[in-house]
Amino acid sequence: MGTYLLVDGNSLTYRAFFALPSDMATASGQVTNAVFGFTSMLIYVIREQQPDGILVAFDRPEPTFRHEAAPEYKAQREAAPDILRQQMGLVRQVLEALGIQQVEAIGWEADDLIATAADAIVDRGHQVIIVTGDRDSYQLVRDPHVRVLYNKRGVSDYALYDEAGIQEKTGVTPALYPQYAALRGDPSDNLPGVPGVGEKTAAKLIVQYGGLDGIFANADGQTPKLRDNLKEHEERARRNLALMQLRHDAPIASVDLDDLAVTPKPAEVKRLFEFLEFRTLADRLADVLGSTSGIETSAPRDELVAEVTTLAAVDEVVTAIAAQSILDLAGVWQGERGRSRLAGIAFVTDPKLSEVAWVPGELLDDRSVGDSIAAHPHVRGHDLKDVMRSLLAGGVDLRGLQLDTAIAAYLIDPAESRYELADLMTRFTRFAPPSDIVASAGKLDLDGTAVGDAERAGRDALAVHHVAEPIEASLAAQGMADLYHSIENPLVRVLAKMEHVGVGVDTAALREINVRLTAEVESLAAQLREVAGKPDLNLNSPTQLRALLFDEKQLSPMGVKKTKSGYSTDAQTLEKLKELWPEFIVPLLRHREVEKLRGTYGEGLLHEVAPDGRIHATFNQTVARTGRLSSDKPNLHNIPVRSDEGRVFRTAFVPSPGRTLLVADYNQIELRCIAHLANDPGLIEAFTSGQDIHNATAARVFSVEPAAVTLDQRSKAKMVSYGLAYGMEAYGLGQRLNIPTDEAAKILEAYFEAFPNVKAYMDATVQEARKNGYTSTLFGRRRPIPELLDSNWRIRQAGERQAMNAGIQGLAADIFKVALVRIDEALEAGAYESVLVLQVHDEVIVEVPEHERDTVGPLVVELMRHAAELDVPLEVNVAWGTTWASAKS
DNA sequence: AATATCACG
DNA sequence: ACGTACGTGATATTT
Repeated sequence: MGTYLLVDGNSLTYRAFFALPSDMATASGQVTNAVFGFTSMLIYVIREQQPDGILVAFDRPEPTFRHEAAPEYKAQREAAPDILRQQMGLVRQVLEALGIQQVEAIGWEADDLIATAADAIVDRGHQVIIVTGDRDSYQLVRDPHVRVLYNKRGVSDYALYDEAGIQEKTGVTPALYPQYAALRGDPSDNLPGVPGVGEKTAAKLIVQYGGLDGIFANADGQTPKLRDNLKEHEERARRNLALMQLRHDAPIASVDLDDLAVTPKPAEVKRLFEFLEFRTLADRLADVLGSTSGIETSAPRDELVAEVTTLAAVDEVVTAIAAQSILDLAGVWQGERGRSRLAGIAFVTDPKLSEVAWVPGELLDDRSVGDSIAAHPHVRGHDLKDVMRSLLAGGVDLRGLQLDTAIAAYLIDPAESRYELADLMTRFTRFAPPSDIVASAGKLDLDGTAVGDAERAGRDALAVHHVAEPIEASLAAQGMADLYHSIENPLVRVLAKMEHVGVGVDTAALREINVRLTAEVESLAAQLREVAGKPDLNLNSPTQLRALLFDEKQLSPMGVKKTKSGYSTDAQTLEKLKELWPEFIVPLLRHREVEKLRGTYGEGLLHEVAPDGRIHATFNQTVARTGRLSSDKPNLHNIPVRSDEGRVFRTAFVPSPGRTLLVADYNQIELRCIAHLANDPGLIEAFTSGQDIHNATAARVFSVEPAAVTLDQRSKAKMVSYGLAYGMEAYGLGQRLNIPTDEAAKILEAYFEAFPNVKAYMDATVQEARKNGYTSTLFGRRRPIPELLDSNWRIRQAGERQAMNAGIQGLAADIFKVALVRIDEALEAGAYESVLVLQVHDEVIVEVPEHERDTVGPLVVELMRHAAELDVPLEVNVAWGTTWASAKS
């Protein structure tokens, strides 16, 4: 007796798709989660069941006309997203390559084909195992020949049911299952049953009366509620039964069992699995099918070992660098990455032989060595901004960057949390990631063996060499080559220079602010402990504050929002509670504010001032998922400005002697991006005519003359405009405007009526993201949004807001990056002494010597205004000052 | 390591 | 009936 697997191809592919993240993709951007999951399931069941043959059945719906409404039944599956449907074809290709039979018939579902095939196989005395994630097949179970291997969840969680198993699971025998399901309905199939009848009641009734006929004949004997429900929904239940009952007469050719044997085509498998980048699956498959199958195990990954030649003389280095048409290089640091001296660099001299040259740090100080690095026109590396910055400290300006593999990897998927060279090796090459997991401070393996700087740098340089081409191909395949080469790549050096130059800090002023704030914090703290009667109260502890306010003082928590651990004590909440205990809460709010300023900015900034009296923050190019930059150590993107109190910190940011700070920022760039992207005539007109945008918006939203707009209306319109880019809803708007939700809803409605294209754009953006699995900016920057397909409604909603925001924030970021690159380029081309020192998302700060004021000011403004040509003008505000705070136009 | 809070665009 | 605005980073506290 043989064992044959009958597989429901649609059901398993569907399960696989939702079990795995949809940002799983090949280098060229093809999403593979469903086909990966399906293949993985297939291999798993082959290994577990060792079948003599397999048949995979697929649904093939009757072609329908577009205007015909899709039937309610299985409506969810009809709405399968594009990125799932795309993969159906790949699933078929996998089966084809594996030599596994497929079957389908127009107008028939996989279930019916399976039912029919199962009969044929059992007739010949063999046993059948049906593999599916659909419960419909339960009815086919028949001891001892037919069982169901039911996919419970994920790709490897199954239950094998025989008759007893079905009985135990559902409470009814397989033969009665369709009647049971008809009564109860099937939520996963969108099939409503009889209201009030769940699993328990359905099973009880079926067992008691033997089927629907018996049940409806005896409906009068039930409790009144149940009786009414049964009578009212009898027709529905009977209709359900017709849908549930599988047909055993599907038009499939007589099954030849020999044809069901798995006969893989090794060359096809190899090609397809390589295309899909199924490396581990290939190995598992070879394992399961055995060596006779001819499936190649993926070759073991090679260890990348560098053959290092240490260059000890200046001449050698210069000659060797000049000899490379492409300089693939990597550096190692003496201490903290990017913030210390380079211990040395390695570059590839012969990739075929894994030969590299090692240049010890001392030689990097040599003028001619520096010059030869600086002059090389074609440099590739990983995360080279750090190397550039380190070289700049020695007066070496590396200008020839052509590829930074970390940034390329970021463009390919900006949602990753890390972009390590080792990960890229696994993904893009046949080489193994380094086996040594190096402790961050020391340079030791896990087993304590030392890894030499030269070997490590050499191996990294080789890795760069091997990763470079495939990663460039991947960029090109996803249409991001241009974005990379014209924006991100030149930006690396611009940022390296900004970090190197840093920003001047008046430490004396900073200390003075700090002293003042410290005094106030201490006095407030003493006062608060006194009022609370608690000498040990820690005012920074939300736990202690919560206990004090809500437990001890019993302040009414009505309308107070909650965090995971209880009532919130944030400023918004305290504001609401203020009246209940003003003598404590008012100074507490003040304490919060001052403590934040002192701790984060007073203390924090002083801590980051380098020996040269300047702050050299890091500008990260591979962190923000929207394409923005981020800043850390310290974060210079959140220096206070909104309150007068906080703004004083900006007085401590100063230019070098004899220079002035030029501060230029885009005016409402995100709103302008929305106007352009949505192509909304009203919004475009408002911007083009140069009116006060919030005033113009308010006039349209509230249907009044621009001159008649009240301040209140203007501020409401402003809030809507800002919220827009984030996908804000009525509730959120109401909260922020402190008005009822329905009133906020009216305002939103009026907004979308006044600017209809904006609404259309938002909807279209979400739809496109759902279809593609990612959003794209005008410049081609992608952002995958797997949340859009999450089973959790809340997460899907969040995904929609992210999708709406990504195109807007992303476009603004793209434009700003172009501006940065062009400003730097122009300052260099004009041999100006002016230098970029800071950027804050839509604002640049340039140190300008007095004699360049009149040229550099207009230059920067012009470059920013024309960084992109949108359907609305880009406006730039300019200000000058001897401190960041005093820069006012 | 996770949570709560708050600074910025 | 849900839960409710996107994107960051620093700090202190708590687990």
